[in-house]
Amino acid sequence: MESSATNFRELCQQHGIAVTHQRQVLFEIMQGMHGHPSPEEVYARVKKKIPAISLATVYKNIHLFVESGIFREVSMHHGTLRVEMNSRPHHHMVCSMCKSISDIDEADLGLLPSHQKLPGGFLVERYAVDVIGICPDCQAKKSN
Amino acid sequence: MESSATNFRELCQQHGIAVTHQRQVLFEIMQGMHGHPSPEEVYARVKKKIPAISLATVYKNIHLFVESGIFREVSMHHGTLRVEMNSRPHHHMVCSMCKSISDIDEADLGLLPSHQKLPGGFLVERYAVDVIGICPDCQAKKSN
DNA sequence: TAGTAAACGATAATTCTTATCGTCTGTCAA
DNA sequence: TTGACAGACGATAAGAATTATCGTTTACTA
Ligand SMILES: [Mn+2]
Ligand SMILES: [Mn+2]
Ligand SMILES: [Zn+2]
Ligand SMILES: [Zn+2]
Repeated sequence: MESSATNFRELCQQHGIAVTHQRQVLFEIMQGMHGHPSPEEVYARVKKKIPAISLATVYKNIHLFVESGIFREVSMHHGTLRVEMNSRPHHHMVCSMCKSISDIDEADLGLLPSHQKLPGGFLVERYAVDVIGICPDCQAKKSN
Repeated sequence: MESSATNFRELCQQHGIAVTHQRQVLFEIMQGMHGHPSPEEVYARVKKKIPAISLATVYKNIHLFVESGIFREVSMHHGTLRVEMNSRPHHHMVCSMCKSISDIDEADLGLLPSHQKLPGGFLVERYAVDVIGICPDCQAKKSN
């Protein structure tokens, strides 16, 4: 099949990035993975195909793919430890541009059905909702 | 006022931890903070009261407070970068014991009202729901 | 008030991620 | 096709966040 190769080439053209061997192998291997792999896990797999590849290249390309919208990262806020100081039931609005996090009261969001058990047998304690979007500040900046 | 001091003493007794000066000042300062402070931000404030305090002590006590349920961390998965490999609309079940993350289809979760704009003017792009609870494996381990 | 477990401060170590830099390669126009 | 050049690569140093180590001090209990 060369359909995926052709697709990747087109994908790169759409996003204005060069089609390199490393980038293509990385993309194909990532497409074949499941779950929520870390850069190290991706690196381990790619090294089997390209033993000389650098971990830095893996990081750089994962970021590139995420910025291009080809892949998505699991959490918008995987950075540093943050402590929650709002003891009221609330959720979070996360700006996809500036990454700012602000609170929104549970009541202001139209509530979730609070199942006790989900399919699979997972026992629910609570819901934590990230509303991802554009904060007012970034909306203003964008419309310039 | 010594009411808060008394309360903190009781709180410590409930959780079986010693009442130290550092721990008490840390607690009181954290209670007075808003938003989602980082350990460094907490450290900066506590140092004004206890200049000799160590950053390690701040970290150790924040973790202690979180384990005891006195405070909560903003994100269950703030650790390392993870890439999402499931392109279907879905959310996540996060186990509060083993921290494992598994997917749950949007349809299997009773959907959210998809407002376009929230109070405050935040423009919604999508929702990311963490269902926090106990995974089947940990339920089995717990009931021993 | 003494004995002991826990907590503290200083700081080394670890982990994850990004920056730097010299070399190499893909793109594009001639 | 063939250069010129921007961009990508690999190696590795640097940086940021967090945790571990360890000798000293402190809080709890009897
Ligand atoms: Mn919050
Ligand atoms: Mn997922
Ligand atoms: Zn913003
Ligand atoms: Zn679990």
